[in-house]
Amino acid sequence: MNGFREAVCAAVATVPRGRVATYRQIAWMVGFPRRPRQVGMVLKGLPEGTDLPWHRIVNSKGYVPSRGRWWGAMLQIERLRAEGVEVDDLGNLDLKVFGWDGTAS
DNA sequence: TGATTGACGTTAT
DNA sequence: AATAACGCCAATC
Repeated sequence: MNGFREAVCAAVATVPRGRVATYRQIAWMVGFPRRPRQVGMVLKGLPEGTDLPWHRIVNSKGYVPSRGRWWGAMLQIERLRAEGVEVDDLGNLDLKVFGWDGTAS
């Protein structure tokens, strides 16, 4: 069965509200530091009714990838804002502030 | 069935 | 310092 998706699911669920994590961070958590792309692929295939805060996952640049689906990115940005994360219309946020290390509260 | 792309990251130039 | 190319594994065409 698929464990990778489950692992990513658990890792994303570990991210607290008002905080964002990078793909590399998630990949490292699940034990696959060499598969940041697959993490994105899993999130891409997530259902709309998912309970996972996939919108908290951003790239190392601290910005929402969205790769063309700006509309979806906008929704994601709105969601992050609703959680207290300060994001601009470009999807850029301050990883230095909202970036979750997994060790600090 | 094989080849290409992909919510990215890292290393080299 | 910034830009370019490469690498990883899986899913999709």
